[in-house]
Amino acid sequence: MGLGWINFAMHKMRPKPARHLAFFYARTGFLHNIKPIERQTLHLKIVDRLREMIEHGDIAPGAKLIEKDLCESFAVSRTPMREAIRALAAEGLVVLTPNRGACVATITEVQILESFLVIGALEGLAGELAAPRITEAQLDDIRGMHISMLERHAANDLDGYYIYNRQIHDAIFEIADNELLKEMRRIVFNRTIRLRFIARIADDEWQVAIKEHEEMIVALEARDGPQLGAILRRHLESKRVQIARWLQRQPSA
Amino acid sequence: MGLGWINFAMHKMRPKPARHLAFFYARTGFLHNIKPIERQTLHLKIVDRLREMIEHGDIAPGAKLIEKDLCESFAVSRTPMREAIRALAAEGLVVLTPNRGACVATITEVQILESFLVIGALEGLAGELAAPRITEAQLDDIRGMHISMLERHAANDLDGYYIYNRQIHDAIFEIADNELLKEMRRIVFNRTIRLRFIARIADDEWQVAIKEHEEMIVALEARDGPQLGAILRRHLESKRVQIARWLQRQPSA
DNA sequence: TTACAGAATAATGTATACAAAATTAAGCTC
DNA sequence: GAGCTTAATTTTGTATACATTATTCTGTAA
Repeated sequence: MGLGWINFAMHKMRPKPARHLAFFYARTGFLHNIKPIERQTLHLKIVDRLREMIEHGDIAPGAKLIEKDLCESFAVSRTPMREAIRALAAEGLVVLTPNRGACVATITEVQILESFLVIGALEGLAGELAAPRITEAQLDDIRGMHISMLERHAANDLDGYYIYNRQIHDAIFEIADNELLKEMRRIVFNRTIRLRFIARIADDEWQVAIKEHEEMIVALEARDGPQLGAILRRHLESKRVQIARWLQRQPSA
Repeated sequence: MGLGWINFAMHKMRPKPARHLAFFYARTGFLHNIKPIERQTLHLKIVDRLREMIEHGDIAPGAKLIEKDLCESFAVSRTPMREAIRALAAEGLVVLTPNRGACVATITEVQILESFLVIGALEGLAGELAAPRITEAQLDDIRGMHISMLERHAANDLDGYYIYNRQIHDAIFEIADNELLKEMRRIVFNRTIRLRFIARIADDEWQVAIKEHEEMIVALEARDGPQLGAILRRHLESKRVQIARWLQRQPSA
């Protein structure tokens, strides 16, 4: 689709596994425990299922998507399967190479850090737009999520913390009320989603994140758009640096 | 989806023409003067051709894309044509409705204004990244484009002005050196590209734009990222307001 | 004429068959 | 065994036929 755009890499050979991350290359093969798919608009359902599997890691990054194998797994013909794969390519989850088929997209360290820069810009805009238009009710909701998030932090429950953290950011985008902005964020998120399953935050970084969230609440209460935008940009920059450090700590291939 | 995403609108009926713009609804029909397309990876070539035609307005916004008609026009079968249409849907140029086919995407006033907000955020980030890393040679290039742009302004040549204007912004994105950022911009641009063919800037707005471009050069020379980012955000906000005024002036349907 | 029901038509969705390209395997030379 | 050429296989790309869903047309009744 590009992201926009259909992502046809023109590399001569099969895409290599990503350099810095321990992702591996594999053939699809027959996938077991696949529920059968109903008739009509199959491709839509296939897209959903494949996306879920890719995001969840059931199909490894870099794995080649053999149409025939996938068709047998899902018990559908190649026509809807091809359409589904191309739709995923448009989302950036899959990379197509003409006459050489599709691979699950891999992500490099550079791409991850690029993503956080872009997300920062998008979140900053969301903050600018959201702060002036937030209602008291919406503010109360966010305060509630914030308190729940603090509880999860106190309980040292990182996964629970992430859930409420995500809810707060989602809420800000909702309040910003810009469909395109939400869509752009979704696209960028898709690229880094697998990372969220594995990257762990360090304790001191966690403290910083909490502090930035406190500031966000203040800016929202003040309906200060530029301020909230600035905080969010800084917040995402912190995350980016965190991720960069985390990546450095990884043994990696 | 989404841009990313495949844009399956779940509306019950045919998409209606956009409310505020005088776009019309039409059936595709046989298109004349279509050059034949070579074998293999047809869908890639079809995508390019269709995109060009849509962006150029040869196929009207809101027009239904009848697979059969298009296949006859391009002398290909439905398989590659369907893949091409779906690829365009992923780009957001086309809207799919399950079992009811594809229409060229229409754009509403709201969507246009949303787009400029997002472009502003992206350009702002590009400026922040580009300023600290620009080389003297790159700066000279931009100065050259800037001078050419001023000449076109002096000659009252708006189209020429837009070309150099676009070149300068493109150059900043190139220097920013963030592939995802460029891709995001491309996606958003796709949504508003048809507008560029018709919207005309007013004289006083033109003066403001020139002044902002002067400031951009200064910030680049100072390698001041935050400053350039701020200028670009303001610059795009000016454009957004311009477009909003231009839209208000339109009779519209 | 309008409103509705059902048939006829046309469009999209899917499966299969064939063509072209890429990959793999085999055979050959050195 | 390494390196190359060429045949066999696999995989992707395209065309066509059939199935399902929408739409349009037609006829009837009020």
